[in-house]
Amino acid sequence: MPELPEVETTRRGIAPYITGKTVAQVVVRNRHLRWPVPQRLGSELGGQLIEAVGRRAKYLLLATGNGTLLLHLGMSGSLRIIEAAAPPGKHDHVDIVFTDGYALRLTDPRRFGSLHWTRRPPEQHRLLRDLGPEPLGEAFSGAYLHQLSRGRKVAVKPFIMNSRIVAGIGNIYACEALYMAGIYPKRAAGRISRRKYDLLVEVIREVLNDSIDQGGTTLRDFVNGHGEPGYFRLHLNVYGKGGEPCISCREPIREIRQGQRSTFYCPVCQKSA
DNA sequence: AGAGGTACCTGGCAGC
DNA sequence: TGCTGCCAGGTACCTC
Repeated sequence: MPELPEVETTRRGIAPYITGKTVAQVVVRNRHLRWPVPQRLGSELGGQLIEAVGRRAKYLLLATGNGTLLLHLGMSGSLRIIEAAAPPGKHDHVDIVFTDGYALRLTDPRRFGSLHWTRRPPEQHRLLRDLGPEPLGEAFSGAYLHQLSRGRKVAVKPFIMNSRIVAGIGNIYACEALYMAGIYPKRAAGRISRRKYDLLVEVIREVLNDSIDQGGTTLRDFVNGHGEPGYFRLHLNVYGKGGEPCISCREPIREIRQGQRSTFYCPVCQKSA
């Protein structure tokens, strides 16, 4: 479920409730997430004060004086602040319980999420080490994409979804950004102009920021809320709209497969290079 | 090196 | 109603 805006919304939602709090204990009900939850997590995190809640790509980083917890929500994960005594549901796999009686609860039906502990600077962790720049950061630009793509035959959509190129562009936002930039998703990354990459970077930032802004309206759902926290009705132009008329030209939106993922695009509006 | 496929897991839905 | 098959917003890791 979570793409980058949802992860950022989650970060903003939980940060005020856990920053400066002390961990009393870690309750692991199911260790079998994407990777086994480390055995030492409880002893490493217990007694520690949460100094900051950061984010790198779609990883949330809970920094303490002893080390950093890397937390990924996978496809179906969500976090919520609950009273520690609240009875757990079937997919509530981990609680980080604080001394104030509240807990950060990880719910993840598909268990593609993960928890890692590192004592070193988190950017040195093998999961973060080789990631490309943040899409909302200054290092990400049209010039950067243009330079990295020269000579590459891979289609532009999987290119911008490659986390070594740029971190955290998921399937929905890749489809939407390519539509907004008027780029055919199957065009070779190496055959797209500098001008088009400038535009693509601009619309990627726009669509991510709009989505994060909308997420802000649902932040209250992170505390003892009902339903899914922090997710929101994003205005989508093409994603999930196969067969529906393009809002610009009325041509039916097409759905194809690229690398086992659905791609939606308008065959009329997305032609340029 | 780059490109593409596979694996992890559950739930929801369409179709029969 | 119940079964089967397919799909899902991620991404590390494998092979070619």
